[in-house]
Amino acid sequence: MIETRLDAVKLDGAGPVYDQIRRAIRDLVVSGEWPPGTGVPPEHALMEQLGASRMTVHRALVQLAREGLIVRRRRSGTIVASPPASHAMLDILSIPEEVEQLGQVYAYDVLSRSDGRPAPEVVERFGLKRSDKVAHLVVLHRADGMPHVLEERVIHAATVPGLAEEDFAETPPGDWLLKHSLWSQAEHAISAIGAGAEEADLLSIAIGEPCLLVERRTWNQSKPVTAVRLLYPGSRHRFVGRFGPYGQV
Amino acid sequence: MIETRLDAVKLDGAGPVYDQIRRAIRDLVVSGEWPPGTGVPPEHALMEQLGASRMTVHRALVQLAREGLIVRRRRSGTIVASPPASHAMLDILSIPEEVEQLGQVYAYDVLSRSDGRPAPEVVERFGLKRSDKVAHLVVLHRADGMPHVLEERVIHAATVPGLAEEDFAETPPGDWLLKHSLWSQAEHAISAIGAGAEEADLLSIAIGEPCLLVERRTWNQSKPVTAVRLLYPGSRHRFVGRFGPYGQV
DNA sequence: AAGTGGTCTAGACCACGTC
DNA sequence: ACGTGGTCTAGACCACTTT
Repeated sequence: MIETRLDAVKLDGAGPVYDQIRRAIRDLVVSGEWPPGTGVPPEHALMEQLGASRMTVHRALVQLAREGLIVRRRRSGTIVASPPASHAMLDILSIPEEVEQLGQVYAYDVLSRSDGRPAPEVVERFGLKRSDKVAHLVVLHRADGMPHVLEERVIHAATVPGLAEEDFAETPPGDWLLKHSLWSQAEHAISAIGAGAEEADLLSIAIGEPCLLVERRTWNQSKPVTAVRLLYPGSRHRFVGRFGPYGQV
Repeated sequence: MIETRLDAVKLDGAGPVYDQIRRAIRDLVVSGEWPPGTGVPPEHALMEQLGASRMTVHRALVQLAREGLIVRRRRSGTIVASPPASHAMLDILSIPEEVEQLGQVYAYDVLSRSDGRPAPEVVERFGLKRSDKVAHLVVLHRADGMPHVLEERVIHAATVPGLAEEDFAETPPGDWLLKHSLWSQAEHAISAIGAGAEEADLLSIAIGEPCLLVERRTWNQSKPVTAVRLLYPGSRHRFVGRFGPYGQV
């Protein structure tokens, strides 16, 4: 267990005390100052440090646990949670896991990679600036040897340290990024398009066959991290979600 | 304000008291026994009725408010909330509202309707039982006169009272259902398919053109309410969502 | 002015899991 | 056995809104 730094929790005097405590700890977590696994001080320690009652401290911690930022267990205490691997229907999900959950064997090939200033059509397709320095990758993911999804991705070198040294031989870029970068915001779009000639060839489908296109862009503190286009052959994929009128079921 | 029925709140002795209170009131709301606008008894009344402390009652009510089932205001008290009209990315949404939010003029045509035992291909397409009695509808929604989305829907007569008397001349079936039925669970699926001959004709697109297919089924207390297939021409539609690592932004 | 919810305290006992 | 979180109480004061 990573050691705790009790004095890092500082209140700002704005609003209810329980919310000050919640925001103080939340900020330590999302800023990365308390990485996953860090021990959050026990309630009695926070009580004394902050001069609040245990119920008030407890209320803040319960809310953080409900939000998924911390994990609480009796006796062993409270630690900072690992970021959730999945999120509702359209997620920052791991394609290897997605394939393995289908009971199929996962494999992938990095079809191309180029680093530096992106080509004009890449700039347009991902909404980049011409001056952005990125790695541009095309990756084909396979399930039981069959093409599963075609991934085209740019990764911003300025926000992802270690990018130049990584060759993605062991881990596909999406999964590598989960471990080597932080993100604070993401945007998804989903649409239907027909496969182009090159895409159809790589996916072993007919030109013009309907595909689901999932586009995802992520940022960390408003700095772009990565943008990806995932092309799923439509005949073989559905995204399913279940919920009730007041939230996810 | 609809009168309150304090004695309707009954605890079951299972689990924490605050959760018993929460579930008791939740059940009164989702069952329709306390319809939207009903006054929830004030905390002090629930305290006395249930023999719990105010903090415990408060905790239950705060959680219900956070879940959106009730609305609390000082002085004027707590009332049962109206069900949320929209839900996250893939919603029980109103197509008229969707079109009007795009700044376009909405119109629709009921292209066909048939009531009673559904045809075999309808049974299969919607996963019905052969004995289900349903209304089967095909509706074309237009934006600024242009085909916007093609809707094919079945509505279960057994769970939707008043269905036979409604001709959907004033309100499209999706919006009518929002006011005339309850639902407790829904399932969405999204996929890409090519337009068939008939669909292409109705949507004024080419046969085989990629479309987003949104399929939605809803139930109320495990009884089916409706199932719908919405076919959006892919070139003109994207579904977009934004969120952060710990939830919706 | 009065009724409602919002917050907070200082304690208590219990449940659970690790030591 | 012990340390942690989970629950609960009986009270207090405050903030807001309607009357």
